Amino acid sequence: MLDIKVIREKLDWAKKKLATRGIKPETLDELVEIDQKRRDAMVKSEQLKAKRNEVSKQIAEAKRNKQDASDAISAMREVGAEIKKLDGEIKELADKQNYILLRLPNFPDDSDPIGPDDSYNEEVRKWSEPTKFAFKPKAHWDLGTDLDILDWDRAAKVSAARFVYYKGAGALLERAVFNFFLDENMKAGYTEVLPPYLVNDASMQGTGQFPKFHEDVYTIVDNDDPDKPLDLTLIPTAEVPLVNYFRNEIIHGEKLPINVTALSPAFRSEAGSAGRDTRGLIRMHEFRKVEMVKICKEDESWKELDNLTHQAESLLQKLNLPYHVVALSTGDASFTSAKTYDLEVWMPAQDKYREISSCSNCTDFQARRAQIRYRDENGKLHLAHTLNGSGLAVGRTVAAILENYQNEDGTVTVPDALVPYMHGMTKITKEDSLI
RNA sequence: GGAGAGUUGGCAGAGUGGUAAUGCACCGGACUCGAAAUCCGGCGAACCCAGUUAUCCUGGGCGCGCAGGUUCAAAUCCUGUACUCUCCUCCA
Repeated sequence: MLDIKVIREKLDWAKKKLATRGIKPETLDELVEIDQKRRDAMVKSEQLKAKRNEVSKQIAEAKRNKQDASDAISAMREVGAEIKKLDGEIKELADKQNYILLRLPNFPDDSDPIGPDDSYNEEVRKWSEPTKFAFKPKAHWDLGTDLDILDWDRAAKVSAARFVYYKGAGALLERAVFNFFLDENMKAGYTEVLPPYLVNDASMQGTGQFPKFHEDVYTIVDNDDPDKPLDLTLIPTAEVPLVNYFRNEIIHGEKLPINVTALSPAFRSEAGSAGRDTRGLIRMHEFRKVEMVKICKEDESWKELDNLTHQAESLLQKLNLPYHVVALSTGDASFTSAKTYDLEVWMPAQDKYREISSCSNCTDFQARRAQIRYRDENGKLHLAHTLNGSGLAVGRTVAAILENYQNEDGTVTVPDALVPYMHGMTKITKEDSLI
């Protein structure tokens, strides 16, 4: 959530900033107008309340002295009614203000490329070169099916489209990848956490998924009354439970920065992406992801964004997967982010780079929604800054390994870094199906 | 699933309708060569608004898990709700 004071005091600047994210300037005009009305009403209400408090003291005094106070009481009855009316107006205005405020995205950083969509993203660096093959590389979904390590048909039967079974060496590979990621993140100073996978609405609002992105997630309903949603939603990312861990808390400044990492499934309805990436591991309703979250002081988040991005990059480097880093344009970056670097891994069969991690500095945007604060060495309170990044998306990593490490005979070489995690297996070959 | 108890500053803890005690902690001062102890004073519930203004200050409002209600007035009474603890029941 943005700071209404900033919008109020730097209205033209705010309009310009948010215009690059598709927000109409009139929306902000409406917002400050509501804010002005609300504050005007507050001044009136507070003056009356001051009067009421004063007279109430006199009434109490009179009662103690067993004197009659019926005149004062009846006068206050009117004041009370007026206060009630004003407070009703204030609440209405505050609700309106919040409705708008909760739907405004974070201010983009000055360094963000300006543009409405991903075609304005800018490559900031590239690591290694796209893998070359002397033969036509197979898509990972064909490799997976041919090796009998991925089963889409059974998953569609048992669940639905966009679900998958990993089997045998495939299941082992997935497990190797996330264990490798967790170990590497731990070595880099991140504390491992196993969070809950169902969270309440306040948490979803705290990290910015709600109210805007309701249709992208799966919410649990009461079985006895399916029209009634329970206050529980399947997490679309571990970012939600990791950041909300600190919701409504004041953190000791010495504890910052806090670095946490978690493996979790991520559940996404993928509403609106019908027809896109219908095959393969790229776009699933359920996938595993290792997430990294940082909570830091307000003047340290830009340095921490670099640390976070480099940690995610180091994972790809250790797996020897070619990738590049892209700075997202103002129109493509996520709702909560001031700046986002996407890591895109090379996918040979598609002949292009695909997102495998998204590292964002959310500045104080989530902290203001979730009221995450810290106390500095002088005892003063500040909103913390929050950052999140994938480290990394597990299914997409498996897809990238299958495609980049495939051999002409249809087998897949195991990346050196994963061999210990694969119990010494160096190559995935088709075997007689065990199930 | 059933019954009961609870939720008040950083911590402990009083307050059953008249506007949040007290203790510990913290800050300042005195005493002391210095420290501890002691004494004196202060701060502190979190934020919002106004005036003034970048951080200060002054005034006001709000504030006792959360949301409503009753009342001139609510930590206190009423309703709903979340969470914690105890017991019963069930269960991996």
